[in-house]
Amino acid sequence: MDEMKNITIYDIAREAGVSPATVSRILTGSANVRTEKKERVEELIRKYQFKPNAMARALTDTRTHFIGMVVADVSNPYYHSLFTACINAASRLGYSLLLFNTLSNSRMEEQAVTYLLEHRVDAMIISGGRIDLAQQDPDFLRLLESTARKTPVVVAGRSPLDMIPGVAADHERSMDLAIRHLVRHGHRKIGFVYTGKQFYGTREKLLRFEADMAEAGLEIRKEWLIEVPGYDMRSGSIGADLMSDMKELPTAMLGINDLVSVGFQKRLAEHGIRVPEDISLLSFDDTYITSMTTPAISSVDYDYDQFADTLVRTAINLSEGGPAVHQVLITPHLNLKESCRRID
Amino acid sequence: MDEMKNITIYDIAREAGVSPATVSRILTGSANVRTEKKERVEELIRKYQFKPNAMARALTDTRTHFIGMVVADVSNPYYHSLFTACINAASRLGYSLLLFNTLSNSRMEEQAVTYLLEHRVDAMIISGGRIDLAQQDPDFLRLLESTARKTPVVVAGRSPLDMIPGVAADHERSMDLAIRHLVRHGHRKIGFVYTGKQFYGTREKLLRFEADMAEAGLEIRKEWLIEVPGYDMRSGSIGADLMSDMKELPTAMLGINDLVSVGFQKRLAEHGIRVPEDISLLSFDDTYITSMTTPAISSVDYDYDQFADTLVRTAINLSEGGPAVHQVLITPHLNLKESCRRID
DNA sequence: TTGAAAGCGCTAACAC
DNA sequence: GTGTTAGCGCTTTCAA
Repeated sequence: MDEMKNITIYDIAREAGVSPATVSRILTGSANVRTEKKERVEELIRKYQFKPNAMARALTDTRTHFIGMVVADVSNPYYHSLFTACINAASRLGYSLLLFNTLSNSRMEEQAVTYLLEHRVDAMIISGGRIDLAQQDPDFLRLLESTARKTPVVVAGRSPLDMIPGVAADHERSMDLAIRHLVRHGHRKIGFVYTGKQFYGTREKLLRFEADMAEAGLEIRKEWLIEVPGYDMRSGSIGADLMSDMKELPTAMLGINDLVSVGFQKRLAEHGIRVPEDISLLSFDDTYITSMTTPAISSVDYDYDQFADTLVRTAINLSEGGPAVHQVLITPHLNLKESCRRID
Repeated sequence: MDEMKNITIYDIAREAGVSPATVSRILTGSANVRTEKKERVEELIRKYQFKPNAMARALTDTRTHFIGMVVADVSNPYYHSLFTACINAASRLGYSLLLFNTLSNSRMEEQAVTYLLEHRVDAMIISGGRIDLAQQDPDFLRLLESTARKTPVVVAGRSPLDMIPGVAADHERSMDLAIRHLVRHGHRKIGFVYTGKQFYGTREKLLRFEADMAEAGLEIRKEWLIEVPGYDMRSGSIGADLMSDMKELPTAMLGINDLVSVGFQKRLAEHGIRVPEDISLLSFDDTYITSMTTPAISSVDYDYDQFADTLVRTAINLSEGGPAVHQVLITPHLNLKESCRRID
């Protein structure tokens, strides 16, 4: 398979009777070359299907056109939506993505960062994991800082450091949208199934939930504030089980993310509680899974293409020495489907 | 951010009072170095957080520890499950994955392959797109052949070329499992909503469907063989709309993949046709979305971790000059959930 | 055990 | 326009 040595610009140059530099010029288009020679060289490139060695190029260029992406859980629909959009955005801009899955494990986070540093990525994007902690981990902060000193880092979330830009979903406006919609549709008994109090996203949502409810003159019933163990479907089920014992149900529930909401709704049905007839459900993230259930789940959407585009452009700008924004917020909007109804 | 020049082994060597070669030896562990010097160097590496330039390394090593993966549609749950598992498998083996999304577009397939060739990946894995055509595209075949001559290629599917190993789901056994299960549970009226006749996976399933039905002594009703335009949810809906007009319904339907099945089931419900009470539904691929619906959809599963592991190991073996298997089949099994019932 | 030096494949500065 | 040459940052002989 590999028995024949890799062909180089020297081989091409020799056979074309020109210098390697000329071949290089043709390859990069960095200078004019006489048409006749150019054609001769291009002919040979085609003949041998010659592909210039990107590693050798990167060695002089100092730009690799790699963007590293460190993600907490690639199998989670939220991260999946985000990095899929990032791959596409990067590809449009001539970059490719090196994707790492840390499973929120600190060892793997460090390994990923080390790997990306060694590979001299032009920038890296970090999404999920310790970065999202409300109370920053000092070890992680050190890692982040020493990394950012060498390579531009962009956070998909809240930036924990002045030197690092963050591009984050606007959790407060998200909550505003959700509560406002429910209130407008007559809901006064609203609950929230949530998890991840240690993460700032949840914390912001919880605080804003309280504020929004107060502003609407609504009472928050402790019982309807359901904390579950994780961000997965199973946790949603657990939340639903808790609901089935209640004397009085809220008329609407918020779900911290789509997986939880899906699990919640599914189990609710098993308890004979119908969405939206008995209870309305509103979720956050609006990933593709919300349209798979019956009823389809209304959810607060972050335009993932725009989100990713901002992320990738910020990363590239920074790597080109561009100005550093500190924090960008992605404006959410409500994607209404079938899981909410009007209360009369 | 980048104002200070990247530190190299020369800097380390100078400051430690040793030669660059010695630093290299310590980095790679390729030869013994006196403990005292070793410690001095390691101290400096830590001090400067020195990370050796992987590009420079790759230039001599000839091994990059990159595996390229060319995927038809990263946002599709099937490919998503597969490449997620590949990322994990590769990472366990010390490799990282360069992921490309072609959207089944031939231009992008070529670009991806070119990119991976330029980056001297140790091997590449191709999944979906023209590779899956029943009637091979000669252009693509040429691309594949000239690629495989330079870099090991593994196909996640059926190998179209002797020199290329394929690791594929066993579609025939999958169909056997599905039909056998349904027949055992009393079904005699079985339909199939499918798409992608131009792909060998569908073709194999269709042929086997006929064979299995014949073997069970069952008649295939043309009306229940529903061809839809694509592999997405919308196509599933279209299939369901067709069902709603039928005088007689089958007692069980097969769905070509999970997205189609989910869309099919969802629209069926809207037509007042209940799964599994009115009709049983069995799908192929068993991705995570089958457990999100109510009822959860029974589906033929390919152990994605094993699938990916085989794929990645085959790729690595090949890149190390190991023996080339030609075609491996992944054994399916049936993951029963809630969408099938027994007919009495 | 260690250092000097060549080389990996390319680009870019400099001359012509 | 085009060739020569000197790197880019490592690894790996080859000597010592």
